Amino acid sequence: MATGQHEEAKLSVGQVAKRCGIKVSALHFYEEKGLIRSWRNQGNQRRYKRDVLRRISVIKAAQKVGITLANIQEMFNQLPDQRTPDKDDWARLSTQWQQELNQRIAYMEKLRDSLTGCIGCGCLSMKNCPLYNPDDTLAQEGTGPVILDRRP
Amino acid sequence: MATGQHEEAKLSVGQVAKRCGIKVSALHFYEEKGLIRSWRNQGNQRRYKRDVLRRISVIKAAQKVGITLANIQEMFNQLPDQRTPDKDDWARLSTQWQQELNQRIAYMEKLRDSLTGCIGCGCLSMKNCPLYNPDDTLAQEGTGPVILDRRP
DNA sequence: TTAAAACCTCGACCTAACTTGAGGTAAAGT
DNA sequence: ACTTTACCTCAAGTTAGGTCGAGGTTTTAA
Repeated sequence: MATGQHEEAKLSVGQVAKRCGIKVSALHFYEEKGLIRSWRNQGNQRRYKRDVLRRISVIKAAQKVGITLANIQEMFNQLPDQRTPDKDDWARLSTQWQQELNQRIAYMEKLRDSLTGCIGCGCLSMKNCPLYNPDDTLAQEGTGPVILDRRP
Repeated sequence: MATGQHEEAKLSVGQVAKRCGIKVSALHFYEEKGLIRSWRNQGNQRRYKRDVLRRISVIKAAQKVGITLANIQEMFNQLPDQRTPDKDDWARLSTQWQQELNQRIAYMEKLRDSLTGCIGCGCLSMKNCPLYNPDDTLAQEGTGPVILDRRP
């Protein structure tokens, strides 16, 4: 809820909501959570810069693969707060997401393959079953910093 | 909550919970939701067959990639109710999951690649941006029956 | 210039997926 | 035999991720 005139902030809540296929209330909610930012016009109505569209796209895509808003926020925190993120900002972010996504992709491939490969174990040899893995192996697998999914 | 003596049902809630790394309350909850099944001993305590371990492994793995319990249940509904699932039952289930997982993997790869590839669009050409895709493209993509993720 | 549509805030409500706690029973160890 | 640990049911509480509605203001379109 920053005040002051930002020339680039021209999109209304309704416009953004419609273009992104979400409800206005979700925009309020994301703002409250610090995931997006808005400026106000003379009449106290929210106005967004275009980069909000990308942020929301990322939020939606990430949620679809089970990444929480808290994790998304952590990632977004690496974007500049005072200016609109540029090419390089998104590029840096992208690098980190790629690692996380690669891990998740690997996990899903394991799940997929395990469902087939595991057949025949009859749940009798749980030690050998790649699916039966009580603790999150992803946490141990990565060598680089794991940023997302830090749930206890 | 079936009654009667099933020779194979030998695991207690505590044992299952410990082996799976979840709480007893979660087992109660899954049972209530119809995701797992138990038998009772003389003293009304739950006893599980070993296949519950596989079910829980699948539940946990699926949840980790953002699949809801309702969806998992739909999938499990295709397993036999009256007998312990065998090789072929799990194989059939596996085939369906593979399609779903392949789609989700494809989606995540798209997200990953888009984060990089999209850089430079500056959120100005949203029509061309593969990330900016308000409606679930997965729904349209698949030719076969899509079972999971039927959220409106 | 006025009526409708869009926006504002704020508090209550909603679903999913569980957890916690109270009050009581069963099983296991010593 | 007894005491601790595990288990039972059922109701209520919790967190995430929003939605809904009331009561009031601003923008837009006729």
